[in-house]
Amino acid sequence: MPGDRNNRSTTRGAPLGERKAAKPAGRPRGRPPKDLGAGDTSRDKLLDVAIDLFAAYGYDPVSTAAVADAAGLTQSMVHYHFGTKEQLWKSAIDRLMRRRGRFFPVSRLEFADIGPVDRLRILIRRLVEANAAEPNYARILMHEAMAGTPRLDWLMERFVGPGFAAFDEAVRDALAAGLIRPLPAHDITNIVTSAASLTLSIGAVTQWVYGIDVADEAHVRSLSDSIATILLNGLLPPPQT
Amino acid sequence: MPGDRNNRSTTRGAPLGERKAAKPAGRPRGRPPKDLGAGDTSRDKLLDVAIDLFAAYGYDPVSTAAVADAAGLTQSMVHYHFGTKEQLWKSAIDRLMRRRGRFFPVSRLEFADIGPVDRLRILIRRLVEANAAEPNYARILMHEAMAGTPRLDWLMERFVGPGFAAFDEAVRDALAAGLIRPLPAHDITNIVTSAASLTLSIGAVTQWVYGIDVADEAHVRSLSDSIATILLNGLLPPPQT
DNA sequence: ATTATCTATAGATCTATAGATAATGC
DNA sequence: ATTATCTATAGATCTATAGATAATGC
Repeated sequence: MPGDRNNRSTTRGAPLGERKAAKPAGRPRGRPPKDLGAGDTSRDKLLDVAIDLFAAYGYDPVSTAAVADAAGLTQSMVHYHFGTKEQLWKSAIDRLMRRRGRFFPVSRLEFADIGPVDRLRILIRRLVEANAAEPNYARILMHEAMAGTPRLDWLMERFVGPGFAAFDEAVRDALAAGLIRPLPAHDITNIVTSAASLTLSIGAVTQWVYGIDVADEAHVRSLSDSIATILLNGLLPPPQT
Repeated sequence: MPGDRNNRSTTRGAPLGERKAAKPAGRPRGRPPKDLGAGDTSRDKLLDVAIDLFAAYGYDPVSTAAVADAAGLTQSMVHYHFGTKEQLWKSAIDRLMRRRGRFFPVSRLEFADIGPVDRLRILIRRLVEANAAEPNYARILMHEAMAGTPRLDWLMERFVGPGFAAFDEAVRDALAAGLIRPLPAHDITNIVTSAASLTLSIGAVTQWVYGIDVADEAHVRSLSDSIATILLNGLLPPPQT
């Protein structure tokens, strides 16, 4: 989907146009016949395409017509199902985070037995994997954080705050036990999460520079290994070598 | 400026409205009297506000009226000076990069004498400082990369590609000399530049979580130190300690 | 005469709502 | 009767252009 934006060259730039195919899909007027084996409902379809579009472009430039179009429905269906565009966005995030929850469980119980450095190691691996499997979360956070929208607060309270807390706790425990270098905890958490997030969010750059698909499984493994190694042991080889 | 978007609650969401103050500034009709000691021309003023707005919101949701308004001019002045919105964007990036060039000179000559690890150390410091002084470059890159716009190519060719090349060269030299751990060069460059960029681009998150202003000079120094330490030496303390 | 500004407007969006319609479930 | 869809439309944007106007520079 990205990169198909400069049709209709003159008049209007057209932020995510309908690129209408003559008829908007031609679904008949009333309630559609029950399509057995259809799996996703129209509502879910709208949410799924909305997640991709909001992640790519942010909130404002994604029109409800573009979302409906991508889902094969008409624009008014967005308001039938969600009332407002704002509510569509929130519902899309909820769905995204439910999906992501499977990759990044923050349950503290399973960490009961292991030391803070191993906990940190596990958290780093998980964050890389979650960002690889579902890069849209970090993208949406970046959009809202850069624009400083009212939606950022909502995101921070529900999802981002608790995520940072999990890292911070492991970092502070490790610092208190003298197991890692005495640097400011917030710097450590920021550096760790940045290293594990940005590359996977802007894959187009890595594609351009190296011709590498960051979503490729082998690359994710390699990146995950490299991040864990560099953050914990550093680029420089051990002195005794 | 960020965060002032939910006025006019009902009708239209209003992506960056004019929030008109009754009269749009009331400048008289013809050519304005020469304001001696005015410093910036109207053209420069338009570019400066455009840089901030494009960095915060991306290309599409920034209207030419919002840019003109923030510069105290009328919407048509954008087209008088730049012809199209696309050209306004390109001119804004050119101005931004000229400004940033002062912080991140990529001249290879000054690197003639020093080894690849010290070169890498210097590049890391410079990138952190450049992103602190001028975070809008990374923000704009992130917007265009996430959306995969045709403008990304333009950015990559002129600015981002050469920037990566400077890091890659130092990394490859260090790898060839056996001075750093044998990890994939592209992973190293991606990790290093991510760690040095993301935190400074989404300061609103650090503000929310820690109450810290990332642009604060003391914090930039601390972050820069921490990044250099972690990336080169790792979080774990040296084994002999 | 040239330059930098404003006003006005065309044509294409954007969000949200009102109203019609056909399949479903009782 | 309820549900999920479509069509149509109001009112507010958006980009770009045409045309008026006043200060500047020759």
